[in-house]
Parts: sequence; structure tokens; C-alpha cells
Amino acid sequence: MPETTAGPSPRSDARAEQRRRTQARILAAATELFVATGYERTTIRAVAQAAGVDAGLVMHYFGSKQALFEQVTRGGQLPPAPSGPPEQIAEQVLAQLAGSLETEPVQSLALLRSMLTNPEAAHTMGEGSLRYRNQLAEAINAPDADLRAALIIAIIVGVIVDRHLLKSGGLDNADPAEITTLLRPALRTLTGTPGPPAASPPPR
Amino acid sequence: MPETTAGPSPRSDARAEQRRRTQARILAAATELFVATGYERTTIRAVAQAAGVDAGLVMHYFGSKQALFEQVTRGGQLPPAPSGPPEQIAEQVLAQLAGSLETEPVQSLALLRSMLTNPEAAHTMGEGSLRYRNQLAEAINAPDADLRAALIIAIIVGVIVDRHLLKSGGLDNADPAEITTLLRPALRTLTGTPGPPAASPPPR
DNA sequence: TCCTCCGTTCAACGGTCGTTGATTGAACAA
DNA sequence: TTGTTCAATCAACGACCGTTGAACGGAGGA
Repeated sequence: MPETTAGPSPRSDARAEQRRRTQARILAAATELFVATGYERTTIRAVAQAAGVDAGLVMHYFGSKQALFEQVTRGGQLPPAPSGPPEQIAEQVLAQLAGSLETEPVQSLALLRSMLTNPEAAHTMGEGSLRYRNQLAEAINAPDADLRAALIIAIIVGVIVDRHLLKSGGLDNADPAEITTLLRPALRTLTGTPGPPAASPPPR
Repeated sequence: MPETTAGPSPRSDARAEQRRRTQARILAAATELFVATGYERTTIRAVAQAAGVDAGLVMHYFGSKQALFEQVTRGGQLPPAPSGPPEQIAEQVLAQLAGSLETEPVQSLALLRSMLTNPEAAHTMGEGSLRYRNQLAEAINAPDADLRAALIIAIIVGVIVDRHLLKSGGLDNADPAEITTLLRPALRTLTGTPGPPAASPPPR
């Protein structure tokens, strides 16, 4: 028994390093498979093979398939909800969307794809989404702000689903800048655009 | 052997009637389960039990689980793509969306939910969606009509997914009329609204 | 050196899945 | 009636799943 009770081997331990590396490899393989094929089709054995280890080791480290999935999605944080003056909300949402279009937020994708078949995943994302939506609604000063916020989220979800999950939707390979440019006027009709009279002159 | 070779027993056959009824019951149960839980979690045994028959009978009538699924989604037809003057396209899309918000198009939902986990389903809907998108793009006269059409579809998909599949999205229980009212200006920014100078005066 | 720890593998379990083929029993034709 | 057809059931198969517990083997401390 070691002398200190306040930590797992403070000295440099080659085995602990190896353990961490293997865990990370398993987590990476699991993330990739969950995103690619969803919760149901992803098997512990496939994750283990992709990580180059035995299936039993995955169980030993993560306890169960469900726990592994939760560990994967734990890393996927929603971006901070937009705030500030209403005319900037659309810009913030568009900026976040642009980021999601270029570099895939793999954890969120795993959650999104899996929540359609896995009730646990639906619950996990449902909570995060609710917080984001409430903050978004708060930033929109309108009597129907809740519905407007829900629609904005629905649009974002639709674009991400279309691009990353349904590969044949027509938004794959599209330029993120063009997408945001076309989406800007549409989102502004939902965020309020209160003050300025002539907001978006259509190019004609 | 009957006298006519041109049809399966033209006289009233109680067995044929019973057979048709059972097949319909299986198909209804399968549709409901595919929509509710997706392709992977739907088992032949569960379908059979919900229809009050044996699992073997489902196989005998439909051949395989995949064939049963295709039979279910075969009935789900996309609405005719909008056409006519650009300023009416948004209205036609909104009208179709309103219909989808009130009475669930169960076959399309089964496809939509399952295509996120089942590659075959993704391919099936990908074809139908492509036709719809091309027609929609043709009705929009703009250099980036293809991308605009894809975005319109993405928005519709997002709204339907949010309302019917992710139950916690904030669009469930929302009034379809309110949804379409809020979505109208947003869609008009995508369909073009070409001629008239002052198209949509924001309520102020 | 011997002993212990621990990352890792291995074989196997109970269960469920899609699928199959033999079998039953009632409705039909003769 | 007798024989045939066919909707429907039943038991079982092989495969794969998540999960478990015993066993192996190299590294670290004595």
C-alpha cells in the first residue's frame, strides 16, 4: 500500500500512461463508429477491433455499451447560447453554424444520430437543447420568442442533419460561406430585426 | 386448376380476403413500430405480436425484414414538387408542411427515422428527395437555385424531425398555423421574391 | 530472485435476432 | 364424403449480441 492516500501514483508510471493511451484509442474508435453507424449498429466488438484490443477490455474500462456511449457524448458540448442585441443574434447563430459545417462536431453528431433510436441519447440531448433554446428565446424580445427560438434550432438541426448525416441531401460539398449567406436573411426574419427599416435588399 | 388463367380466383374467396386482411394488419403494425423505434430496434417478432400472428408468417408474406421495410416505405410518396411563379412557391411549400404537421405522414417518418441508421433507407429516400429538389430548384430562377432548394428542404426536414422525431425540440404541441406564419418570411428569402419592391412588410 | 500488480486476452454464458422447414387445421373443389 | 390447397403455427437453426470471470504475462517493488 503506497504512503499517500490522496492520488493514484503521483510518480511517472509507464503503465498508467499506456492505460490512458489505450482508453483514448478506444474512445476515439467508439466515437467514429457511433457517428458513422449510430448506436444500434455499433458493436462493442467492432469498437474493440478498431482500437486494436479485446472486447472484454472495453467492458473493463467503460462498464457497459451505454456507459461508453455516454462517455463519448460527454465531450460534446453545445456552444454558448447567443446573447446581446437582437440584431446580432443571427450573426452569432450563423457563426456557430459555419463552424459546425467546416469541422464536424463528432460528439454532437453521435448524439444526434443515436437519439433517433436510443431513448437515453434523446434525453441527454433534450436537456442540453432545452437550456440553449431558453437562452436563445430570452435574447429575442417578442411575444412568440419561444417558438421563434425553436424554429431557429430546427433550421440549424435540419442543415446539419442534411449535410452530415443524410449525405445525399444536396448540402454536402456546398460552400459553408454560401450557406450562411443564403441563410442570413432567413434567420433575421426569425430573430426579430427590430429597428432598421430596410434590412436585406435582395440582389436583383 | 381453375378455368381462367387471367386472375387469382375471380369468385368470392374467403381465404383471399382473410389473407389480405392479415397482410394489412402486419403492414400497419410494422409501420407503427418502424416509426416509433426505427429499423434496428424493430424486430420481426414484435411486429408479429403487434399484428397478432406468428413471426414466421411475417417472413412468409414479406420475405425478409428488409423487404418488409421497403414495403412499408413504398407507400410513402413525396408530395408533388412546387411549380409556378416564384412568389407562390413558398406558399406551396408551407401548405405541404402544414399538412405534414397536422397529420403525420407515417411512411415518410419511418423512412426518415430509419435512414439515419439504415443505409438502404438512406438510398431509397435519397432518390426521391433528389427529384423533388431538382424540380424545386427549377421553379426558383436564380444562379444559386440548387443551393436554395437544398436549404428549403433542409429547413422542412429540420422542422419535421424536431416535431415528430425529437419530441423534446419545442415544436411538438406548437400550433401549425403559427409555425407556418413565422416560417413564411424566412422561406420567402430563399424562394427569391423577385419582382415586387416591397414584398413583406414586417409587422411593427 | 520471488512476489505482486495490472493491463490484457481468452473462452464461454445466456439471450435475442432473422430465418427456415415441417406441421396443423380449416376452407375449398371433386 | 375424400382429397387438395393454403393460411397460420411451431420448434428449431445458426449467428451475433452484450457481458462475465478466469487466466496470462510483462513490469515494478521487496
